Amino acid sequence: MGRSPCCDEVGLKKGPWTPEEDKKLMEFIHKHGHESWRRLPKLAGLNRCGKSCRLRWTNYLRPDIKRGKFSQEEEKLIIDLHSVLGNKWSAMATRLPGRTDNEIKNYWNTHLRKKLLQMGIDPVTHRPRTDLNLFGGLRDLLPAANFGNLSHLDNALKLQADAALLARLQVVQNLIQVLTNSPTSNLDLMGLLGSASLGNPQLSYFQQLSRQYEGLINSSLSPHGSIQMPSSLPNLGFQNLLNNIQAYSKSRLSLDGGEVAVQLDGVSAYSYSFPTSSSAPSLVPASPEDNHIDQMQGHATSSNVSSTTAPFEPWEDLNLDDISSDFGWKDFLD
DNA sequence: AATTCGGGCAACCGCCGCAGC
DNA sequence: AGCTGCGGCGGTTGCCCGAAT
Repeated sequence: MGRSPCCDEVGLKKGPWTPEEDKKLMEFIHKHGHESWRRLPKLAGLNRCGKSCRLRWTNYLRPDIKRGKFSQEEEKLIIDLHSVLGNKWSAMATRLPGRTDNEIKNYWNTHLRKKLLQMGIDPVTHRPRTDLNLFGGLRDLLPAANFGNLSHLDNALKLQADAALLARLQVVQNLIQVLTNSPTSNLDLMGLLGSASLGNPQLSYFQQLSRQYEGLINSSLSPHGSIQMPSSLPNLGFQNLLNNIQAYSKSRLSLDGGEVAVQLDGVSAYSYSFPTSSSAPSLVPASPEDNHIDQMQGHATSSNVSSTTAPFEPWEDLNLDDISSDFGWKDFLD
């Protein structure tokens, strides 16, 4: 079945090329070109298979190959191209003069892939990671706040509070990511959003998920029960949650229209109307007299203009100092 | 100074698509 | 239509070298 591999011939050399072999190959190609890689090795006096010669030429000896580190521009271009083309290294190479597909592939696998992972971006989908392994980092982070590891109680308390806050931020971030990036996940988001209320019993899975995370955080922070947690969430964090719910619901409902209402503490905070795919969604504050809702409405209204299509960037403007919202964590989770 | 370990990268391998017969 | 030859592609391997122990 099929043909035999070109390198099946016994006695052909493999492995790294010597300077002498390089010289022979270059001289031959400069004189005669490379019409037939199959015949080239014999004609050039090389004990290699044609494939090996071609690879050596295209990946190393070609005169137009650029050497040295990838520039920031090249790096960005590779990431952009990868988000569109996927692992089409040769197609990417045509857009990067002087770079070979092999070089780009290696650079992606050894540098860029890791870089994206460290930034919390899935290198395959180029979207924020939704897998719960993100919480693995939490396990490493939180034990540092344990009393036993520190001599100064004040520092320990501060660290622990910071860790708790960080932990909450990560929980919210991941919930947002689940909401915004997993339309095919176990979460019945269509049902969730279609039911037009965040205080709806259909949120049970969401709540269950949240409790699991809270349990993880509590057990990580204190082996003897739950700790005193700050009662507020960063305002921008929650505002971003709203933005993303809005953007997500818009993307899911814009085709046939619909309405999404958001309730806080049992009080209707917002409703988003998407009558048709062509008309712009409207944002209506349900209880403008409420202070924290007023505050959030300001953010949400401004973002409403910009929240058009995915991908979302929920944390790009997160300000850790802005912890002014009196929206309760427990209320959010429960 | 010797050894181990891990990252980076060149090269290989296997498969695919296309063209010619 | 099926076979063969070939170039090309993407995944993987394994060597080399520098850092860490």
